[in-house]
Amino acid sequence: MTQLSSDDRLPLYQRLRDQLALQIADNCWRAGEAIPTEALLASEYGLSVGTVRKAIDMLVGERILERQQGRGTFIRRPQFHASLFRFFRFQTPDGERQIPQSQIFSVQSLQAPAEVARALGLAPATAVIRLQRLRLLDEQPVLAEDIWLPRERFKALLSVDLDTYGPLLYPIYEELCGQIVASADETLSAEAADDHRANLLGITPGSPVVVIERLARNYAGLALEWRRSHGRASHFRYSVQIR
Amino acid sequence: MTQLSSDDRLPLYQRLRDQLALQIADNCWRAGEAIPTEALLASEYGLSVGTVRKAIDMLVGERILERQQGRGTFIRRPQFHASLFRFFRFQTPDGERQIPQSQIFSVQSLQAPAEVARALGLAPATAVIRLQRLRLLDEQPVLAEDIWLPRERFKALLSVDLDTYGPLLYPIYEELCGQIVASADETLSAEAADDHRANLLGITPGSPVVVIERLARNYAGLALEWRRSHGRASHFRYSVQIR
DNA sequence: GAGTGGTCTAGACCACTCA
DNA sequence: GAGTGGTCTAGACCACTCA
Repeated sequence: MTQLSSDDRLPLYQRLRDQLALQIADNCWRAGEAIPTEALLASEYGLSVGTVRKAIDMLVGERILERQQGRGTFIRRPQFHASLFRFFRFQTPDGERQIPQSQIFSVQSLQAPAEVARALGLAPATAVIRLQRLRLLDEQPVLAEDIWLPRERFKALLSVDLDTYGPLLYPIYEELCGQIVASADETLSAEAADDHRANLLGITPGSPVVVIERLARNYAGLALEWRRSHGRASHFRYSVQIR
Repeated sequence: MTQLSSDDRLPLYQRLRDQLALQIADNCWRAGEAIPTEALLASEYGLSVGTVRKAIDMLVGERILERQQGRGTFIRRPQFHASLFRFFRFQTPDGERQIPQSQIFSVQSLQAPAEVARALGLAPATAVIRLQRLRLLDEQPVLAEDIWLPRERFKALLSVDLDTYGPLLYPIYEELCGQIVASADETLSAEAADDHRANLLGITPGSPVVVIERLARNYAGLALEWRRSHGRASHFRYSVQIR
C-alpha cells in the first residue's frame, strides 16, 4: 500500500488529487492512456472508492482527466483549440463553423517592441519571434494574425518550415517547443479597416473589422503568446456564456 | 415525503437539482436566505444525504447556491450585473469602465415577430413587450438597445414609469415582476451602421458598430429576455477569459 | 451543546464496453 | 461474462457556527 506524501491536514481526496496530478505532470501516463481503475487506486492507497472518485472528480473538473463509462479514466491532453473555437467563430452562410486555413507570410526574429514586451511581461527589447499570417475560408481571407512569442521558448520554430504543419499553432508549440497553452484572455473590439488591413483582407477601406487581442498562458499562468488579429466583420460571430 | 416530478430516467441527484432550481427560480427563498438543511432535504425527498449533497454540489458549481460550513447553504444571487459588466465594457479615454445612463424612448405591447418568438422559445405571435432605449456616457449615445420580453411575465412594466428607476433593468425585473436573470448567452458581431442606427448613435453612416445579442435566462434555464444592441465601436472593448 | 456542512467508509446495484 | 465507471445508500465522525 502506498502512502500519500502531502500535508496530512488536507483531506484525503485532496491529497490523492495532488499525488495523481504530480504523476501526470511527470508523464507517468501518456496522453490518451488510462490511469488505474478506481478500485485499484482505492486498494493501492487504502481509501474507499468514494474518496478516490472525489479526487478523480477534481481532475476531471480541471480537464486533466476524462472519464469513459465502462472503459476507464484517461489522461486528457488539452484540446485547447476546440475550446478556443467554441467562442471564436466564422460562420458559413448556413451557420456552420469552420477552422480557417493558415497562410504564413512572414517569420521574423527581432527585439520586442514596447507594447509587445509589456503584453508578454518581458523586459524591454527581449528577443521575440513574430509570425504574420492570413487565415482563409474557401480561399477568401477572413483574418490577419500578428503573433508574438518569446524567442527563448520558441526558437525551434525558426528552423522548420511551418507550412508543412496544419493551421493550428498550439499543437506545433507543444510538439516542437514543449510549450502548452492552457488558458487565454481575449479582448474584442471593432474598427474601420485602414488601407493596409483592407488590402490584406480583400475588403474596401473603411468597412468594419473585428480586432481580437489574445494573451495565451501556460498552466503556471506564464504568458506564452500574444496575438492581435484583424478579421472581416461579415460572418464573424463570437459567443459567450455568462453566469 | 415529497415526490420528485421530473423524468424518472434521470438520476435522482439530477432530478433534485432541477427541482431545487425550479423552486429557486420561483423565488421560494430570497437572496441570502438559507435553503433547508441537507438532512431535511434528504428526509423530505426520501434520499440519502450523499445524493442530496451531489444535487447541491451541482447548484454550487453553477453559482446558484453557496455553502457555509456550520451555517447552512444559501441562495446566491448578488452580482449578476457585475459579472455582465465584466465582459461588456465601455471605456473612458483613461481606460476606466462605466455603466451608461439609460433613456427609454419606446415601450410597446405587441405580438412577437417570428425571430423574437424563436429566440425566446415562445409560440409565434405570443404577446411580448418591446423596450427601446439609448444608453449614454457623458451625454453621448453609445448603445441603442432593442429589448423583448414575454408579456405574461413582465406586464407589470407596462403600468409604471420606468424613467423613475435606475439604468439597470434586471433589478427592476426582479422587483416589479419577480423575474430573476441568472445567466445569459451573448453573441458579438460587427457591421457598418445603417442610416437609422447612425442617426440614433450620432455617428456617420457606414462607420463600424458592434452588435450584441443577448438571451437572458432564469435559474430554470427559461428564456426571460432577448435583446439586440448596437453600439459605437469606439471605446468599446469586450474581454473574456478562456480556460 | 445543538445544528450545520465536510469528509470518509463499505458496501449494493446499474449501465456500459469489449472480447 | 468480466471489468469499468455511475448511482445511491446509511451510516460514522469531524470542523465550524452560534446561542
